[in-house]
Amino acid sequence: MGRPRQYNDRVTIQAVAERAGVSTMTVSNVFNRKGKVGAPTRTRVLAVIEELGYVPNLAARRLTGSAVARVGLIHADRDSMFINATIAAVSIAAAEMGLQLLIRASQDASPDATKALASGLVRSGAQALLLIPPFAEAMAASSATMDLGVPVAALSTASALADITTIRIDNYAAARAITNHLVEAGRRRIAVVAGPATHSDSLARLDGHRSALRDHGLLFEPDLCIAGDFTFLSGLEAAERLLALPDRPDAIVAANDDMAAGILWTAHRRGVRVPAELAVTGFDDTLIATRVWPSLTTVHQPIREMASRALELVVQAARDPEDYGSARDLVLPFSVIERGSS
Amino acid sequence: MGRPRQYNDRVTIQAVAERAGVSTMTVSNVFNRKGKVGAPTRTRVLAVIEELGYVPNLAARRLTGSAVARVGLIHADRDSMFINATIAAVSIAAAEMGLQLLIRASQDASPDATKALASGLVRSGAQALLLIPPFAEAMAASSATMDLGVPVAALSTASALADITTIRIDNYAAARAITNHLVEAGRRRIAVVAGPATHSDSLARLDGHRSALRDHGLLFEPDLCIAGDFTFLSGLEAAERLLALPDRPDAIVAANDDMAAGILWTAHRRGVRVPAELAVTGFDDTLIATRVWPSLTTVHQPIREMASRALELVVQAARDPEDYGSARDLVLPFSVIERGSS
DNA sequence: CTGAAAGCGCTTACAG
DNA sequence: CTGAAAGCGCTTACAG
Repeated sequence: MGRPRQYNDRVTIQAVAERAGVSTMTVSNVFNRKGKVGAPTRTRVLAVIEELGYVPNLAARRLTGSAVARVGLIHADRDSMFINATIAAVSIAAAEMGLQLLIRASQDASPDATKALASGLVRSGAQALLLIPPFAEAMAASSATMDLGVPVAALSTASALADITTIRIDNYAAARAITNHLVEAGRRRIAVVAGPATHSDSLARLDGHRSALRDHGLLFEPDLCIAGDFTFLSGLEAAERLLALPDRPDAIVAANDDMAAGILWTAHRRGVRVPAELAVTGFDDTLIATRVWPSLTTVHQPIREMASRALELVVQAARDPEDYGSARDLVLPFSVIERGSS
Repeated sequence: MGRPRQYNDRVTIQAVAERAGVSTMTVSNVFNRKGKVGAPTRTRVLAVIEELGYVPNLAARRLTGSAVARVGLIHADRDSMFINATIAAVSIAAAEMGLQLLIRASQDASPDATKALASGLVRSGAQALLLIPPFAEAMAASSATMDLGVPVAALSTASALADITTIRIDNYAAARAITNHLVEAGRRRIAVVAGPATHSDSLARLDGHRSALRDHGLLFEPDLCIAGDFTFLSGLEAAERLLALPDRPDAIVAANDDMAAGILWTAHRRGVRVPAELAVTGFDDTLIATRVWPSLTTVHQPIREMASRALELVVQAARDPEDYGSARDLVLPFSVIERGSS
């Protein structure tokens, strides 16, 4: 009675062993295909497993250390739609996989601080780590990934990193695509509000933008390039400067949705009609993209999929310690979502 | 060597017990707030837990049969900042607690459909259920909660419900407070954009608003009350009507942040200065509240805390089957956050 | 090829 | 108020 009823009904490895007339570890070996079991025994045990509907208890498996239970996540302690969306996606995926997530926020993305944070997470039992910019870059710079003793994966970086599995989109190509879209729609004076230089993804987007302009024979004018910090407010302010220019841009490409929302806001305030007089584009396709007016043309990042793929890869690597070094680089497809702002 | 190295460094209940000079079960009792531990011991153990960064191994807990593994969540299949924030908060809390979450979205909130959805979740192994409006109300109406055989909790309802543990703020009081704030700031023609009538929280907010007006001897004018549906667009449209009125309101109270954002947008478009000519308030304090301009005065709901408390309560109830019937009603404090829009 | 033993980290009765 | 003992279900060395 004290014990929840589902446990009473449960078929254990003991029950299988008794009925098959073998020991529990033989059942274990059969189940895990260790191949050290004789064919007749194997057949008999499999029959009993089938008969009894045996399903191994995951909690017991984890307790022996042969299944991964805990994953750590480090993210910037900043109010960003993208970070929020990523944390949510990772949490949902982790919850679905029954993984315990240890989440740490930090403002200090120096290599040393990042390494310390990661070690703490491992000490608290994290068997694998997930990072978001700028911590992925910092971890790679500290070149201490291997010392951690657990596999590390990073979401949304600009490129592959040493000893770290990366799951990302091609930021360069995405920025090119959205800039192309604007040029093809007839825009000629295209300004850009970039993200912070510490984020590799932010730099890749700027490069992609410049490359697209170049392809179309358009100049990249320094006056039309402002560095933001990924916040709504920085977008607001950048637009204030851009729209005060004597020769106003006819489009502004923002490096994320938060800043694009700020740009839209300034445009409204100054009576600049969007998209008639000014096109605005975002990046990430976060929730805010459909909560502004007009709704935002932006690059869709498959955040949910990136999160679950990252978790799968990192859990798989954790099960196979010999494999820590073989970092992978998974590049998922993005798409340009055209909405009212362009 | 066969065992992953991270296990060597791992902080276990043993390590905590040794360092604190107590037995492991005392640590266990402290951690689980059994209240059978003396204050000095308790303090000492807590300090060591903090110092070592101890996180209990969930697999071990589950193996003893004292931990719940699966919880189901039912929410409306609608794009809402509040729903998103709630799902994220529940997922994060679930992931931290190592709970496996089964999430179901539905458009049909009839009592029958809700009951069917809940049963399906239980059949899939959910040992407890979490609901959000309007499903909590629907479940209570079906009066089939007890048949489910698992404890049920609801977030953000207007009041307590039969057989369902509720975790909420006092929506009535919160709406009164924010309306009071506007009156005290000198506003006299206060309009309201309400939420859907199927949501009990929405109704409570409307009542609170009216009550505050009454207290101050202000009329509740039907012309100044528009029913929205909690979406950005409905806020946009409601404001269009309100601001076209010959005798324009000097404040608009919205029943959530999405609608308030829409109202701000319309005000901007029509050149109505906020807050000089028009004050606008939201409800929930979701991410959008700081991504509009001016930022939104709103009611802060402690969504993260509500989510983790709900999960704790429901998991606790699931551990104690005798206790299913004793639904609780947990009312957490809210706060009015004053920002630029009022 | 197969098994007896120990242990993973925690909690639950049960003693003192 | 605190602790010694047993056990949850499984796997991993280690023997035979």
